[in-house]
Amino acid sequence: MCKKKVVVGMSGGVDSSVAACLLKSQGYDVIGVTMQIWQDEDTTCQSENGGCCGLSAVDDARRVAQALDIPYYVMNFKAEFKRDVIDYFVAEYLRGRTPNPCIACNRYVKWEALLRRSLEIGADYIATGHYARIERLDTGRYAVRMSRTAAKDQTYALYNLTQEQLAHTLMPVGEYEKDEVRKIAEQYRLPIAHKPDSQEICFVPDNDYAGFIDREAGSLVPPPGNFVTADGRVLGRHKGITHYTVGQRKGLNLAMGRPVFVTQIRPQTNEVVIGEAEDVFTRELVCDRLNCMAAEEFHDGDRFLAKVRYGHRGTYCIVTRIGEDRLKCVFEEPVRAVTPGQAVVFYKGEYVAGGGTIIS
RNA sequence: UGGGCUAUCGCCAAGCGGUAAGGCACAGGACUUUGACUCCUGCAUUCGCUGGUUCGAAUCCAGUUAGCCCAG
Repeated sequence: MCKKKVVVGMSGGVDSSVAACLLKSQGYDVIGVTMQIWQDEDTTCQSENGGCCGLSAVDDARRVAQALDIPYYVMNFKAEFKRDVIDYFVAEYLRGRTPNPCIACNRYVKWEALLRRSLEIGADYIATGHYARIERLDTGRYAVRMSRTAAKDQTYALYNLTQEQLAHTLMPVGEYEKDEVRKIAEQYRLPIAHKPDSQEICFVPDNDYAGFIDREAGSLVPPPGNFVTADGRVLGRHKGITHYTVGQRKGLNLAMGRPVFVTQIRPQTNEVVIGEAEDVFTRELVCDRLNCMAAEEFHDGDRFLAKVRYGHRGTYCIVTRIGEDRLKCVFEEPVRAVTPGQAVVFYKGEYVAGGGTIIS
Protein backbone atom coordinates (compact mmCIF):
# COMPACT_ATOMS: atom_id res chain seq x y z
CA MET A 1 0.00 0.00 0.00
CA CYS A 2 1.05 3.50 -0.66
CA LYS A 3 0.58 5.92 2.21
CA LYS A 4 -0.70 9.34 1.31
CA LYS A 5 1.86 11.97 1.93
CA VAL A 6 0.83 15.18 3.66
CA VAL A 7 2.75 18.33 4.50
CA VAL A 8 1.56 19.93 7.72
CA GLY A 9 2.12 23.63 8.15
CA MET A 10 3.37 23.88 11.69
CA SER A 11 3.33 27.18 13.50
CA GLY A 12 4.62 25.81 16.75
CA GLY A 13 1.20 26.30 18.30
CA VAL A 14 -1.14 23.77 19.82
CA ASP A 15 -3.53 23.41 16.90
CA SER A 16 -1.13 22.70 14.09
CA SER A 17 0.89 20.39 16.32
CA VAL A 18 -2.19 18.36 17.11
CA ALA A 19 -3.08 18.36 13.42
CA ALA A 20 0.25 16.70 12.66
CA CYS A 21 -0.27 14.31 15.50
CA LEU A 22 -3.74 13.29 14.36
CA LEU A 23 -2.69 12.75 10.77
CA LYS A 24 0.17 10.60 11.83
CA SER A 25 -2.04 8.40 13.95
CA GLN A 26 -4.47 8.20 11.02
CA GLY A 27 -1.71 6.58 9.00
CA TYR A 28 -0.56 9.42 6.79
CA ASP A 29 3.04 9.93 5.82
CA VAL A 30 3.47 13.25 7.61
CA ILE A 31 6.05 15.91 6.96
CA GLY A 32 6.27 18.93 9.21
CA VAL A 33 7.02 22.31 7.67
CA THR A 34 7.29 25.72 9.19
CA MET A 35 6.89 28.59 6.81
CA GLN A 36 9.33 31.32 7.35
CA ILE A 37 7.39 34.36 6.32
CA TRP A 38 8.62 37.48 8.03
CA GLN A 39 10.84 36.66 10.99
CA ASP A 40 14.38 37.95 10.89
CA GLU A 41 17.07 35.36 10.45
CA ASP A 42 18.85 36.96 13.37
CA THR A 43 15.98 36.45 15.72
CA THR A 44 15.63 32.86 14.71
CA CYS A 45 19.33 32.21 15.07
CA GLN A 46 19.47 33.79 18.47
CA SER A 47 16.73 31.70 19.91
CA GLU A 48 18.04 28.59 18.23
CA ASN A 49 21.31 29.12 19.98
CA GLY A 50 19.45 28.74 23.21
CA GLY A 51 19.35 32.31 24.33
CA CYS A 52 17.10 33.40 27.09
CA CYS A 53 13.74 32.65 25.56
CA GLY A 54 14.32 29.87 23.01
CA LEU A 55 10.61 29.80 22.23
CA SER A 56 10.49 30.79 18.60
CA ALA A 57 7.94 29.21 16.34
CA VAL A 58 10.62 27.22 14.60
CA ASP A 59 12.01 25.86 17.83
CA ASP A 60 8.66 24.74 19.08
CA ALA A 61 7.63 23.22 15.79
CA ARG A 62 10.91 21.35 15.54
CA ARG A 63 10.53 19.94 19.02
CA VAL A 64 7.02 18.79 18.24
CA ALA A 65 8.19 17.16 15.02
CA GLN A 66 10.88 15.40 16.99
CA ALA A 67 8.39 14.21 19.55
CA LEU A 68 6.18 12.88 16.75
CA ASP A 69 9.15 11.42 14.94
CA ILE A 70 8.33 13.03 11.62
CA PRO A 71 10.67 14.77 9.20
CA TYR A 72 10.71 18.53 9.61
CA TYR A 73 11.75 21.38 7.38
CA VAL A 74 11.72 25.13 7.38
CA MET A 75 10.68 26.65 4.08
CA ASN A 76 11.31 30.23 3.19
CA PHE A 77 8.28 32.10 1.86
CA LYS A 78 9.38 35.59 2.70
CA ALA A 79 9.21 36.87 -0.85
CA GLU A 80 5.66 35.59 -1.35
CA PHE A 81 4.59 36.88 2.02
CA LYS A 82 6.07 40.28 1.38
CA ARG A 83 4.35 40.60 -1.98
CA ASP A 84 0.97 39.04 -1.29
CA VAL A 85 0.43 39.98 2.32
CA ILE A 86 2.58 42.84 3.55
CA ASP A 87 2.54 44.93 0.40
CA TYR A 88 -1.17 44.34 -0.03
CA PHE A 89 -1.77 45.19 3.61
CA VAL A 90 0.08 48.48 3.36
CA ALA A 91 -1.42 49.44 0.00
CA GLU A 92 -4.94 48.89 1.28
CA TYR A 93 -4.43 51.10 4.28
CA LEU A 94 -2.95 53.83 2.11
CA ARG A 95 -6.21 53.71 0.12
CA GLY A 96 -8.25 54.18 3.25
CA ARG A 97 -9.39 50.58 3.36
CA THR A 98 -9.01 47.98 6.10
CA PRO A 99 -7.46 44.77 4.81
CA ASN A 100 -7.58 41.33 6.35
CA PRO A 101 -4.04 40.00 6.03
CA CYS A 102 -4.90 36.53 7.31
CA ILE A 103 -7.20 35.91 4.39
CA ALA A 104 -4.57 36.99 1.90
CA CYS A 105 -1.94 34.95 3.67
CA ASN A 106 -4.13 31.88 3.62
CA ARG A 107 -4.96 32.00 -0.04
CA TYR A 108 -1.69 33.16 -1.52
CA VAL A 109 0.99 32.01 0.87
CA LYS A 110 -0.25 29.15 3.02
CA TRP A 111 -2.12 27.58 0.16
CA GLU A 112 -0.85 28.74 -3.18
CA ALA A 113 2.84 28.80 -2.33
CA LEU A 114 3.01 26.06 0.26
CA LEU A 115 0.74 23.76 -1.68
CA ARG A 116 2.73 24.18 -4.88
CA ARG A 117 5.98 23.44 -3.16
CA SER A 118 4.49 20.52 -1.30
CA LEU A 119 3.17 18.95 -4.47
CA GLU A 120 6.61 19.42 -5.96
CA ILE A 121 8.17 17.31 -3.26
CA GLY A 122 5.62 14.59 -3.84
CA ALA A 123 2.96 15.35 -1.28
CA ASP A 124 -0.71 14.62 -1.91
CA TYR A 125 -2.05 17.14 0.58
CA ILE A 126 -1.21 19.98 2.81
CA ALA A 127 -2.78 20.27 6.22
CA THR A 128 -3.22 22.99 8.81
CA GLY A 129 -4.54 23.36 12.33
CA HIS A 130 -7.57 25.41 11.37
CA TYR A 131 -10.87 24.91 13.12
CA ALA A 132 -12.77 24.03 10.00
CA ARG A 133 -13.68 20.97 7.98
CA ILE A 134 -13.34 20.36 4.28
CA GLU A 135 -15.97 18.28 2.57
CA ARG A 136 -16.81 17.25 -0.93
CA LEU A 137 -20.45 17.92 -1.67
CA ASP A 138 -22.86 15.91 -3.79
CA THR A 139 -22.37 18.48 -6.51
CA GLY A 140 -18.74 17.50 -6.68
CA ARG A 141 -17.59 20.80 -5.31
CA TYR A 142 -15.40 21.17 -2.28
CA ALA A 143 -16.43 23.41 0.55
CA VAL A 144 -15.24 24.49 3.92
CA ARG A 145 -17.62 23.56 6.70
CA MET A 146 -17.84 25.15 10.12
CA SER A 147 -15.84 23.42 12.80
CA ARG A 148 -17.56 21.26 15.36
CA THR A 149 -17.20 24.06 17.88
CA ALA A 150 -19.25 27.02 16.85
CA ALA A 151 -17.30 29.03 19.40
CA LYS A 152 -14.04 28.28 17.64
CA ASP A 153 -14.75 28.54 13.97
CA GLN A 154 -12.17 29.72 11.50
CA THR A 155 -13.99 29.24 8.24
CA TYR A 156 -14.30 32.98 7.70
CA ALA A 157 -10.61 33.31 6.95
CA LEU A 158 -10.75 30.43 4.48
CA TYR A 159 -13.53 31.51 2.13
CA ASN A 160 -11.10 32.53 -0.55
CA LEU A 161 -9.54 29.12 -1.20
CA THR A 162 -10.00 27.63 -4.64
CA GLN A 163 -11.48 24.26 -5.51
CA GLU A 164 -8.07 23.04 -6.54
CA GLN A 165 -6.58 24.08 -3.22
CA LEU A 166 -9.37 22.50 -1.22
CA ALA A 167 -9.01 19.24 -3.10
CA HIS A 168 -5.53 18.95 -1.68
CA THR A 169 -6.15 20.07 1.87
CA LEU A 170 -6.83 18.38 5.19
CA MET A 171 -7.97 20.04 8.40
CA PRO A 172 -8.15 17.30 11.01
CA VAL A 173 -8.59 19.66 13.95
CA GLY A 174 -12.00 20.78 12.71
CA GLU A 175 -13.53 17.58 14.06
CA TYR A 176 -12.62 18.43 17.62
CA GLU A 177 -13.48 20.87 20.35
CA LYS A 178 -10.80 23.21 21.52
CA ASP A 179 -10.37 21.52 24.89
CA GLU A 180 -10.23 18.14 23.19
CA VAL A 181 -7.37 19.43 21.12
CA ARG A 182 -5.50 20.53 24.21
CA LYS A 183 -6.15 17.13 25.79
CA ILE A 184 -4.69 15.42 22.76
CA ALA A 185 -1.63 17.62 22.99
CA GLU A 186 -1.23 16.63 26.63
CA GLN A 187 -1.85 12.96 25.92
CA TYR A 188 0.90 12.85 23.38
CA ARG A 189 3.05 15.01 25.61
CA LEU A 190 3.62 17.56 22.93
CA PRO A 191 5.97 20.19 24.31
CA ILE A 192 3.64 23.03 23.41
CA ALA A 193 0.49 21.68 25.04
CA HIS A 194 0.08 24.70 27.26
CA LYS A 195 0.99 27.51 24.94
CA PRO A 196 -1.61 30.26 24.84
CA ASP A 197 -3.31 30.76 21.50
CA SER A 198 -4.29 34.02 19.92
CA GLN A 199 -2.24 36.86 18.64
CA GLU A 200 -2.64 40.04 16.70
CA ILE A 201 -1.31 40.57 13.21
CA CYS A 202 1.64 38.20 13.16
CA PHE A 203 4.03 40.54 11.38
CA VAL A 204 3.20 43.48 13.65
CA PRO A 205 4.23 42.01 17.00
CA ASP A 206 3.93 45.28 18.92
CA ASN A 207 0.43 45.72 17.54
CA ASP A 208 1.29 49.19 16.27
CA TYR A 209 0.17 48.59 12.72
CA ALA A 210 0.07 52.30 11.87
CA GLY A 211 3.71 52.59 12.88
CA PHE A 212 4.44 49.55 10.75
CA ILE A 213 2.84 51.24 7.76
CA ASP A 214 4.88 54.36 8.42
CA ARG A 215 8.07 52.34 8.31
CA GLU A 216 7.01 50.47 5.19
CA ALA A 217 5.49 53.27 3.16
CA GLY A 218 7.39 56.31 4.39
CA SER A 219 6.47 59.43 2.46
CA LEU A 220 3.50 57.72 0.80
CA VAL A 221 1.60 57.76 4.08
CA PRO A 222 -1.28 60.26 4.00
CA PRO A 223 -0.76 63.28 6.29
CA PRO A 224 -3.02 64.41 9.15
CA GLY A 225 -6.43 65.77 8.18
CA ASN A 226 -9.83 66.64 9.54
CA PHE A 227 -12.37 64.72 11.53
CA VAL A 228 -15.73 65.79 10.10
CA THR A 229 -19.37 65.00 10.64
CA ALA A 230 -21.47 63.60 7.81
CA ASP A 231 -22.75 67.11 7.11
CA GLY A 232 -19.29 68.60 6.92
CA ARG A 233 -18.71 70.14 10.33
CA VAL A 234 -15.04 69.92 11.35
CA LEU A 235 -14.58 68.28 14.75
CA GLY A 236 -10.82 68.15 15.00
CA ARG A 237 -7.63 66.81 13.49
CA HIS A 238 -6.77 63.18 12.85
CA LYS A 239 -3.34 61.57 12.69
CA GLY A 240 -3.71 60.31 9.12
CA ILE A 241 -6.29 57.96 7.65
CA THR A 242 -4.09 54.90 8.13
CA HIS A 243 -4.75 55.15 11.86
CA TYR A 244 -8.47 54.52 11.53
CA THR A 245 -11.08 52.02 10.51
CA VAL A 246 -14.85 52.05 10.30
CA GLY A 247 -16.51 51.47 13.66
CA GLN A 248 -13.50 52.61 15.62
CA ARG A 249 -14.05 54.45 18.90
CA LYS A 250 -10.74 54.41 20.75
CA GLY A 251 -7.86 56.64 19.84
CA LEU A 252 -9.89 59.41 18.28
CA ASN A 253 -9.16 61.76 21.16
CA LEU A 254 -12.52 63.40 20.66
CA ALA A 255 -14.17 64.27 23.99
CA MET A 256 -17.74 64.78 22.77
CA GLY A 257 -19.36 63.83 26.02
CA ARG A 258 -20.58 60.58 24.51
CA PRO A 259 -18.79 57.87 22.57
CA VAL A 260 -18.40 58.67 18.88
CA PHE A 261 -17.27 56.40 16.08
CA VAL A 262 -15.64 56.43 12.69
CA THR A 263 -18.35 55.93 10.08
CA GLN A 264 -16.36 56.44 6.92
CA ILE A 265 -12.88 57.13 5.62
CA ARG A 266 -12.53 59.45 2.63
CA PRO A 267 -9.13 59.08 1.03
CA GLN A 268 -9.98 61.64 -1.69
CA THR A 269 -10.37 64.46 0.80
CA ASN A 270 -8.24 62.91 3.52
CA GLU A 271 -11.18 63.12 5.90
CA VAL A 272 -12.33 60.77 8.61
CA VAL A 273 -16.09 60.95 9.14
CA ILE A 274 -17.38 60.74 12.71
CA GLY A 275 -20.88 59.79 13.81
CA GLU A 276 -23.02 58.39 16.58
CA ALA A 277 -23.09 54.76 17.61
CA GLU A 278 -26.17 54.10 15.48
CA ASP A 279 -24.61 55.70 12.41
CA VAL A 280 -22.21 52.77 12.14
CA PHE A 281 -25.02 50.41 11.15
CA THR A 282 -25.96 49.76 7.54
CA ARG A 283 -28.38 47.51 5.74
CA GLU A 284 -26.44 46.75 2.60
CA LEU A 285 -23.04 46.42 1.06
CA VAL A 286 -21.35 45.90 -2.28
CA CYS A 287 -18.52 43.44 -2.76
CA ASP A 288 -16.28 42.31 -5.58
CA ARG A 289 -13.42 39.85 -6.11
CA LEU A 290 -15.88 37.05 -5.58
CA ASN A 291 -14.96 33.49 -4.81
CA CYS A 292 -17.42 30.67 -5.12
CA MET A 293 -17.06 27.67 -2.89
CA ALA A 294 -20.09 25.51 -2.13
CA ALA A 295 -22.07 27.67 -4.51
CA GLU A 296 -21.42 27.10 -8.19
CA GLU A 297 -22.25 30.71 -8.75
CA PHE A 298 -24.32 33.46 -7.21
CA HIS A 299 -27.87 34.08 -8.40
CA ASP A 300 -30.11 37.07 -7.85
CA GLY A 301 -32.27 36.44 -4.82
CA ASP A 302 -29.96 33.91 -3.17
CA ARG A 303 -30.25 34.11 0.59
CA PHE A 304 -27.20 33.53 2.76
CA LEU A 305 -26.03 34.03 6.28
CA ALA A 306 -23.29 36.61 5.82
CA LYS A 307 -20.39 37.33 8.09
CA VAL A 308 -18.77 40.68 7.74
CA ARG A 309 -15.77 40.06 9.99
CA TYR A 310 -14.03 37.29 11.81
CA GLY A 311 -16.13 36.47 14.83
CA HIS A 312 -19.33 37.98 13.44
CA ARG A 313 -22.30 35.77 14.26
CA GLY A 314 -23.73 36.47 10.85
CA THR A 315 -26.77 38.22 9.44
CA TYR A 316 -29.04 36.98 6.68
CA CYS A 317 -28.96 38.77 3.38
CA ILE A 318 -30.24 38.58 -0.16
CA VAL A 319 -27.70 39.00 -2.93
CA THR A 320 -28.05 40.57 -6.35
CA ARG A 321 -25.51 40.55 -9.15
CA ILE A 322 -24.64 44.06 -10.20
CA GLY A 323 -21.70 43.33 -12.42
CA GLU A 324 -19.44 40.65 -13.81
CA ASP A 325 -17.59 40.25 -10.53
CA ARG A 326 -19.74 42.30 -8.25
CA LEU A 327 -22.56 41.63 -5.83
CA LYS A 328 -24.95 43.69 -3.75
CA CYS A 329 -26.16 42.29 -0.43
CA VAL A 330 -29.23 43.56 1.36
CA PHE A 331 -29.34 42.48 4.99
CA GLU A 332 -32.47 41.55 6.87
CA GLU A 333 -31.34 43.62 9.82
CA PRO A 334 -28.74 46.36 10.25
CA VAL A 335 -25.13 45.23 10.39
CA ARG A 336 -22.46 47.07 12.33
CA ALA A 337 -19.31 48.49 10.79
CA VAL A 338 -19.35 47.17 7.25
CA THR A 339 -15.83 48.10 6.25
CA PRO A 340 -14.30 48.40 2.76
CA GLY A 341 -11.38 46.03 2.39
CA GLN A 342 -12.79 43.44 4.77
CA ALA A 343 -14.33 40.23 3.51
CA VAL A 344 -17.97 39.25 3.46
CA VAL A 345 -18.40 35.49 3.65
CA PHE A 346 -21.63 33.76 2.70
CA TYR A 347 -22.83 30.62 4.44
CA LYS A 348 -25.42 28.08 3.43
CA GLY A 349 -26.03 26.12 6.58
CA GLU A 350 -22.66 25.12 7.92
CA TYR A 351 -20.94 25.45 4.58
CA VAL A 352 -19.11 28.38 3.10
CA ALA A 353 -20.93 29.24 -0.09
CA GLY A 354 -18.40 31.85 -1.07
CA GLY A 355 -17.51 35.41 -0.41
CA GLY A 356 -15.97 38.60 -1.64
CA THR A 357 -14.20 41.78 -0.69
CA ILE A 358 -16.34 44.62 0.62
CA ILE A 359 -15.97 47.80 -1.42
CA SER A 360 -18.77 49.88 0.07
C1' U B 1 -14.67 102.99 32.46
C1' G B 2 -19.19 101.49 34.97
C1' G B 3 -22.94 97.12 35.76
C1' G B 4 -23.71 91.83 35.51
C1' C B 5 -22.17 86.67 35.00
C1' U B 6 -18.70 82.62 35.28
C1' A B 7 -14.34 80.29 37.27
C1' U B 8 -14.41 72.22 40.11
C1' C B 9 -9.54 66.35 36.46
C1' G B 10 -7.34 67.00 29.27
C1' C B 11 -13.09 68.28 27.73
C1' C B 12 -18.20 68.63 29.65
C1' A B 13 -20.37 68.70 34.39
C1' A B 14 -22.75 67.56 39.64
C1' G B 15 -22.12 69.97 44.21
C1' C B 16 -25.75 75.16 47.60
C1' G B 17 -21.39 74.58 55.22
C1' G B 18 -20.02 68.47 56.86
C1' U B 19 -15.33 66.43 54.55
C1' A B 20 -14.95 66.20 45.60
C1' A B 21 -21.02 62.37 41.48
C1' G B 22 -21.12 61.17 36.53
C1' G B 23 -20.09 61.26 31.16
C1' C B 24 -16.29 61.79 27.35
C1' A B 25 -11.13 61.40 26.61
C1' C B 26 -6.85 58.77 28.27
C1' A B 27 -3.97 54.38 30.42
C1' G B 28 -3.65 49.19 31.65
C1' G B 29 -5.93 44.34 31.33
C1' A B 30 -9.51 40.61 29.25
C1' C B 31 -11.49 38.88 24.66
C1' U B 32 -9.36 37.62 19.45
C1' U B 33 -5.23 33.80 13.80
C1' U B 34 -7.33 40.73 10.68
C1' G B 35 -8.80 45.95 11.73
C1' A B 36 -12.55 47.04 15.03
C1' C B 37 -16.54 46.50 18.71
C1' U B 38 -17.35 44.87 23.73
C1' C B 39 -16.06 43.97 28.85
C1' C B 40 -13.03 44.94 33.46
C1' U B 41 -9.82 48.17 36.24
C1' G B 42 -7.45 52.87 37.03
C1' C B 43 -7.86 58.19 36.66
C1' A B 44 -8.74 65.72 41.26
C1' U B 45 -6.06 64.82 49.57
C1' U B 46 -8.32 68.84 45.72
C1' C B 47 -12.25 72.91 43.70
C1' G B 48 -8.51 80.43 39.63
C1' C B 49 -5.50 82.97 43.55
C1' U B 50 -4.96 85.41 48.68
C1' G B 51 -6.84 86.23 53.20
C1' G B 52 -11.16 85.89 56.70
C1' U B 53 -15.63 83.68 59.37
C1' U B 54 -16.51 78.69 61.33
C1' C B 55 -15.29 72.65 65.21
C1' G B 56 -15.48 72.19 59.91
C1' A B 57 -15.73 75.71 53.36
C1' A B 58 -15.54 73.86 46.58
C1' U B 59 -19.75 75.69 49.10
C1' C B 60 -20.34 82.12 53.42
C1' C B 61 -17.44 87.12 53.41
C1' A B 62 -13.47 90.48 51.49
C1' G B 63 -9.81 91.37 48.12
C1' U B 64 -7.38 89.77 43.60
C1' U B 65 -6.81 87.56 38.61
C1' A B 66 -8.91 85.69 34.02
C1' G B 67 -12.89 84.99 30.49
C1' C B 68 -17.81 86.28 28.75
C1' C B 69 -22.09 89.64 28.30
C1' C B 70 -24.52 94.51 28.56
C1' A B 71 -23.75 99.88 28.87
C1' G B 72 -20.65 103.85 27.01
